[in-house]
Amino acid sequence: MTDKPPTLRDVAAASGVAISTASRALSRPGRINEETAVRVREAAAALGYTVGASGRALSSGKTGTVALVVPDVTNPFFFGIVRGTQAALRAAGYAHVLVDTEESVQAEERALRMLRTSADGAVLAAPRLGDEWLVAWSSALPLVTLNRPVNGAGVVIDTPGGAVQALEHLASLGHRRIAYAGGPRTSWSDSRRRTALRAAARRLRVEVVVLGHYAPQREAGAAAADAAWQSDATGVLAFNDLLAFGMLERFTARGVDVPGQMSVVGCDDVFGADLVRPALTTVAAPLERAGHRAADLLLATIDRRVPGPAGDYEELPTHLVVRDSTGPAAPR
Amino acid sequence: MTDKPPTLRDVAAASGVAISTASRALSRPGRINEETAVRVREAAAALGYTVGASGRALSSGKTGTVALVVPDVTNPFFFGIVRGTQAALRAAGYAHVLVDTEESVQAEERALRMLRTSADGAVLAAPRLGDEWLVAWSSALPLVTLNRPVNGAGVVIDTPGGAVQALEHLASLGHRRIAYAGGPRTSWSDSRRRTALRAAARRLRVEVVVLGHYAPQREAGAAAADAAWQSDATGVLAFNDLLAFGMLERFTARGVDVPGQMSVVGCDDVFGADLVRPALTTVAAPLERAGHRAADLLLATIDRRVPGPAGDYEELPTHLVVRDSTGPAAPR
DNA sequence: CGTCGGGTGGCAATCGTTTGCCAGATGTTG
DNA sequence: CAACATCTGGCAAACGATTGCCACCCGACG
Repeated sequence: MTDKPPTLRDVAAASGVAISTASRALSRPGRINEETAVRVREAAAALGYTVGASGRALSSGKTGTVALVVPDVTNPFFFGIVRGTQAALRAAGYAHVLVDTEESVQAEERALRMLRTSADGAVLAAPRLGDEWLVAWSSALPLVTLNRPVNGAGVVIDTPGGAVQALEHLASLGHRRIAYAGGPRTSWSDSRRRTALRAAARRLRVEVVVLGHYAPQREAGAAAADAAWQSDATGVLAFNDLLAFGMLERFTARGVDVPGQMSVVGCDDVFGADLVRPALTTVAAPLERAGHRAADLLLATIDRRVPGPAGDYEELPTHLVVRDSTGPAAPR
Repeated sequence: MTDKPPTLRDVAAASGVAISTASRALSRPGRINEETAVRVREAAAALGYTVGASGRALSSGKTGTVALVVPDVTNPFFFGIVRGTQAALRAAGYAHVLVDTEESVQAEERALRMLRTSADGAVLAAPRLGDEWLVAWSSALPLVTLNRPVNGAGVVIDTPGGAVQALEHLASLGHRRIAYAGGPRTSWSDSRRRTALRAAARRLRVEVVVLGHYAPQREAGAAAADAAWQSDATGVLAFNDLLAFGMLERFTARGVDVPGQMSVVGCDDVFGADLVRPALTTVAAPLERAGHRAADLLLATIDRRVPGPAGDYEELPTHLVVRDSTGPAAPR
């Protein structure tokens, strides 16, 4: 075990066949006489042989590797995604490389460039690259985007639907003026939610005040909370659980009672949403499933060997998890 | 961009030199006339050339890839680790493959076997494999373990030290009988903490009751909390923040006031420790730094090209973060 | 003027695997 | 028995990059 890993040549020699035969015995069931195949497989097992990825990649073009590209590994939103892709890829026997672009467009492009030669495809979670680039890249490398359809393809989590559910929830609790603390300007999902909320507001005869663009982070919560309070709303939908966490902290610091004086709804149901006090009512997003589906979709297009940016569109439903941060509207 | 990625041959042809020259121009600075090198580099840039990982790996033996092997990606403990290794590897230009063994020894071994041919080394976070196997494997593949030294090498987080700090903290608050809700039997770190706590207890003239082996998960918290309450202790150290979260929930459910009737200290300071209410006093572990150091150590041994299981031992200090879950001892 | 030596750049082997093609063996059928 | 199909297994050519070795061109030095 100390020396070099055994190669196909070693296996072939040990079982008295040619390299080509050994190769086929291991990866082309039926092509070789079963008796011979067994001999080869036994030799391989005895030697502890594993097919070398680079050799295989070089000659077959398939690397057996898929990358997950995320803008920020520390964001708990991506934990679930990682787990999902991880599970799907492992089941399919693919290796999983993780790339953190740290929100940098350049890093994203650099990653794509190197993945082109070292991976069979990539799942792009919340890519920062422009649509045109994404389209262009997808003809060089099978790509599946998450939460940002490109060319009408990709996996999308229906947060707008969830946001509407949240709005209905608040409306039914008597809230008439509800704030939406929106996300980054670049977020496709955010703009979808805005339109969905506007429409739902009309239908529910409720007023929705849309508040500026906040970073989807805890630190941005203070500003968002202040703005929400200032807006005379009795309830607020946060773009994000992280943002909601920050808002909760701020409300506590300012002595605003949640849900007594202000109801707060988050989005995603990340780790921690039921830890915070009051436990956060939030739109639960099927993160793990999203990652899993994205990887499966990618694997399918890889197998299909389609050249273009084909792929499917898949929208995953969300649902509202009611906890303790929402309650009857307070008179203001 | 639609067609095959450009190869070194294309670059060489475009700049009118031989393949070997192109190769050297790109990766062997000084070996080639600067003028020629510039020409080659320009051609490479124009073509959007990136060196193919498989070709390089095959001929040079270096894959430019390092794996992080964790037993459970969803455990927030590993988020920080992932971030650390990710950062270190990216800085060094290495690709980062993530392997989740889901607590399975077989999966861990399978991973190692395939990594042997497809990675330059691996960081093993909390490996489940036995020491002998680890030693054996480390002669086949550069390995750095995290929180479990093998052959006296590895990166270790000084949680015993932190646990003692926590004990001192509680002692100074007047606690005289303190419980330790221990972790899995297989945890090396757990047994170290037990001895450290026993010694410190003598010194501090405090009684430590060690409670069974709990799974490091939230779900195990209820049992741990009940046992702690039953033990007549006024404060409890949890193996884990996750376990502490579960205990907090249980105490709340049973109407035990924290920290009024019971002080709780966690360990690791994972995401969420300051979210939970009361905010958790906990032993902060430098997770990200640990991951970073482990990766750096690994990279160093890879470069050193040492054959054996060499490597350094590095212990990272921890510190107690005092929040709201600890307070003066209650009379019982 | 002859020789040496440093600076450049090319040839070709090599890494491990896959796979198209072919040859021999064996079996089948008219 | 001939003609043919089917199985099996080997040969050798890729795949893309690196690198040891050699050849050539120069200027420099004795």
